[in-house]
Amino acid sequence: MDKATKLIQVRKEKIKELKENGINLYPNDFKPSCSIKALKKIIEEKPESLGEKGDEFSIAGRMMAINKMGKSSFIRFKDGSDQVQAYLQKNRIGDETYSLFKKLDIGDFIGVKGPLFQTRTGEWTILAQEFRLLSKALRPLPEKFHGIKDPEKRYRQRYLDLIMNDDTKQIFLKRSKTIAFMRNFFEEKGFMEVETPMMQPLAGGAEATPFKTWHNALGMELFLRIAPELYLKRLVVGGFEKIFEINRNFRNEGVSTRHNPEFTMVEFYQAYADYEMLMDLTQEMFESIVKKISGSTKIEYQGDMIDFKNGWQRIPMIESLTKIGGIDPGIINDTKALLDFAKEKNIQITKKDRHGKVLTKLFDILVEPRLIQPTFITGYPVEVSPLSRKNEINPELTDRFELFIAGREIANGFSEINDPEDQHDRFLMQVRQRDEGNSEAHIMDSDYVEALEYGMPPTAGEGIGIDRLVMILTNSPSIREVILFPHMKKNI
RNA sequence: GGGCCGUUAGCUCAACUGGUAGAGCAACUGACUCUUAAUCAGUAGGUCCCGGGUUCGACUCCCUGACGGCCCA
Repeated sequence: MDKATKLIQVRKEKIKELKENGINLYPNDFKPSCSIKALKKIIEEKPESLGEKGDEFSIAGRMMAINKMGKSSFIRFKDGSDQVQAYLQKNRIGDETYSLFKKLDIGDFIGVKGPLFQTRTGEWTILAQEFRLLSKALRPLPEKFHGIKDPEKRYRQRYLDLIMNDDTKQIFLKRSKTIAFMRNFFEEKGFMEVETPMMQPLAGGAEATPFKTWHNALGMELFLRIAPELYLKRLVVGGFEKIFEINRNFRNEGVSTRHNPEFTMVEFYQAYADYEMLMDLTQEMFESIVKKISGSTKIEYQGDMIDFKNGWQRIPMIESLTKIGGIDPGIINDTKALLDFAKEKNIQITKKDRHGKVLTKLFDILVEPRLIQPTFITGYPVEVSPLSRKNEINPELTDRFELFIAGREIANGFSEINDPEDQHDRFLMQVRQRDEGNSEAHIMDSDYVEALEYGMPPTAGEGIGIDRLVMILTNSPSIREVILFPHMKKNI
């Protein structure tokens, strides 16, 4: 089971020896005077205060490299902010401390105290007057130059990936910042953050298979949510007019470079708004986030230069099918002709799919991958939009949009149905689809319809996939690169 | 679910057509008070992913399985 036993055994023996010499391997009384990043800032801004007789600093971190040269040594170590070098001299830190140091390993946490000096090559280095062991590592770190590459190991033991690969660390820093900026944006626009159930008696609000679980005390089956939508709109009924929730959704489906069974979305709702206002809001938000993350409105993603500058294209879905998808405008309303067209193009569509579903499937294959620059597609068919308000002029379509970037769906928003009868009928349409074999079709949620019967203001709402957004912001080809612990099969 | 690829020392990777499994880093011993992937001398380290088969002989060929990656549905 433990493959590293021999190397670990050697370290255990060293540990025993250190303990016998009365060394505390895990003390907690060393307090750094500042982070390495802060130290670097001082080096940059006030080098005149430094030097062998200048200010002293207490710095802590994990040893990443050791160069022993007999009676003196250089060590490179890092904390959560940056890395720095220290110089240890036997006659400066004392014989006892120096021989303690010689027993230590790469990976151990240490603390040094002393002034700074410049080496021959000009590198500012801590001249250790004091040296402490702060925490002993039992296992060896991966190799210093190549680090850790095996994706399986990187995902399963993400801590090693984070120690060894700075790129990985940067991705998760950007992810954290993206979410912070987003939260900030909503707060500034007067939205309130809420939390709604992750465990639901009915999993609604999206077309997906849920995970099931069981509540012992209540003796009931519960589902992990596939979307927070129906609860958030209950809150709009309750009078919270601008709300958002950033949280996980769970969908019981396969994993791929774009799918993880649990993923993070922000959903937000605004009373007295319509879907067009949300498109404006989305552009504004994305542009400001991208500027803060990358310093410009442009970001390179997998070879494409994507520009988030305001003024994104808004294309009705039908128009996108004829103009981008290459479908003859003459057959766009003819389901049978479309099915023939699909067959010709080797696109699999079930015969019993209704017209709207056929259009959507053609869109997914012919248009979606070609939408590289941020693009809103509007006017989705009623059949595939059971929670979206019907368009006033063409009731076959809904006041809905999806946002596509780099050939993938990033967001989905619409003016909400607030007519309880309409909503009831739409649920019935879904139930029929379920009976026809679509196991992912929505379920009738009478409790939600009842909420609408008390009256919901005209409202628009939207969901944005955070993982996919972060993929684009960090130029990550796989969703696993932006999720700290992506799901893996059990090993061993 | 299907196709292709991968799994060898702690890590990164070699090993030709089937003939005793190798390097660098890490580790260990020794030398060295300005190193920068430090250097020099030496030592040790393997369930070649698991299980079967073919063969005088398998890391290598064949089959089954596990895990992972990419692509497709």
